[in-house]
Amino acid sequence: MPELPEVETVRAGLQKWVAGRRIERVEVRHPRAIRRHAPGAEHFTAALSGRTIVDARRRGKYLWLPLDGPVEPGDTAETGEAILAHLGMSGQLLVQPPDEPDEKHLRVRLEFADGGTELRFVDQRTFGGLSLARLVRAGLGGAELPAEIAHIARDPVDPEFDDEAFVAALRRRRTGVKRALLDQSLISGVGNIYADEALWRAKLHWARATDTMTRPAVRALLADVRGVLGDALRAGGTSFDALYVNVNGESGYFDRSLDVYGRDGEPCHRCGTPIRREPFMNRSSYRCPRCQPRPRHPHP
DNA sequence: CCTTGAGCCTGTATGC
DNA sequence: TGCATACAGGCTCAAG
Repeated sequence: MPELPEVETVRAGLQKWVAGRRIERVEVRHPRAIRRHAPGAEHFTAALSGRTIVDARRRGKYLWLPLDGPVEPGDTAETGEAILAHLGMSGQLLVQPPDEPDEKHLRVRLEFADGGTELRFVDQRTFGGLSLARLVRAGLGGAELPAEIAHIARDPVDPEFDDEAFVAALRRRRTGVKRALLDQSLISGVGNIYADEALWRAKLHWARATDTMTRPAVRALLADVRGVLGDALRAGGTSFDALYVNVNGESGYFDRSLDVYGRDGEPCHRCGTPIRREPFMNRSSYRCPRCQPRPRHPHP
C-alpha cells in the first residue's frame, strides 16, 4: 500500500522520466479515476494537452506534477497549475513504452509529444485518482501546493516540519495515539503499516490516550516514525502483493523487514511473544501484547 | 469547534 | 463447483 516512502519512490521516478516532457494527448479510460476533477474528463483532457510537465513534487501521500504555460482565465494570485495524483490503495503510475499492452486496470494514459514512453495511471480499486489543480501559496512563507491539499500537514521528512508544534498539537488531542498518527492534518504520510511499525518501536499501544503522553514520549515516537520511514525510503518502498510497483514497474521490498504489520501469530522480534492482530477503525492493527500492553486508561 | 464511524471499490482468499 | 463472506485501507463526509 503506498504510504510516504512508496509515493516518494514514485515521485523520484516521475522526476526522472517525465519532467521536461510535453503532453500531446490524454485518454481517460475510467471516469472514476478523475472524479475529483469537477469539470469532467473532456475538460481534463483539453486542459492538459500541449502543456509541459516541469517537476514532480510530493507532500505526504499526495504527489503533483507542476505544468508550464497559462493558468485558467481569471486567475490572479495563483502561481500555476499541476496534475495532482493520489494513489489510494492500489494506484500505480507506470512509465511504459507505447507498444506495451494496456494493463487490465488502466484508467488514464498520457502520451508525450516526443513519441517516447507514456505515463499510465493504473488502479484496480480506484480509490486513487488524478485531477488538475491550482497551485497556491499556503500562508505567509508557506509552501506552494495544490489548493485541494492545503489543509494537509507537512510530513516528517519535510525539512520544515515543526517538531515542537507537532508535540504540542498531539498532546492537545483527545484521542488514541494511532488515530492521531493517521490524521493527515496533524502529520502526513503515515498510514496503517508505518503507524503500527512506529508504535512497536516506541512500545506504545494504539489506544494510548494522546493527552496522557509526556513531551519526551511524543518526541521519541516522532523519532521512531522517522526511523521507520527512513528505513523504508532507503529500501525503496514496501510491497505486499503485486499491486504496488514503482514508476518503472519494479516491486518494493521493505516488507521483508517489517516487525509487526501482517505478522499475526509470528514471534515478536524483541521478546518472542506472538504478534496479535486486532480490529481497529474497521481495519486491523498489529502489536506485541507484551511490548505494547493495553494502557491503564486507554482512549475509548 | 472536535471526534467518530460508515462507506467507497474490486480482487483474492477462505469457509460451507 | 458455486456461492457468500471477510479483508485489504486512505479519504470524505455526515452525525454526534
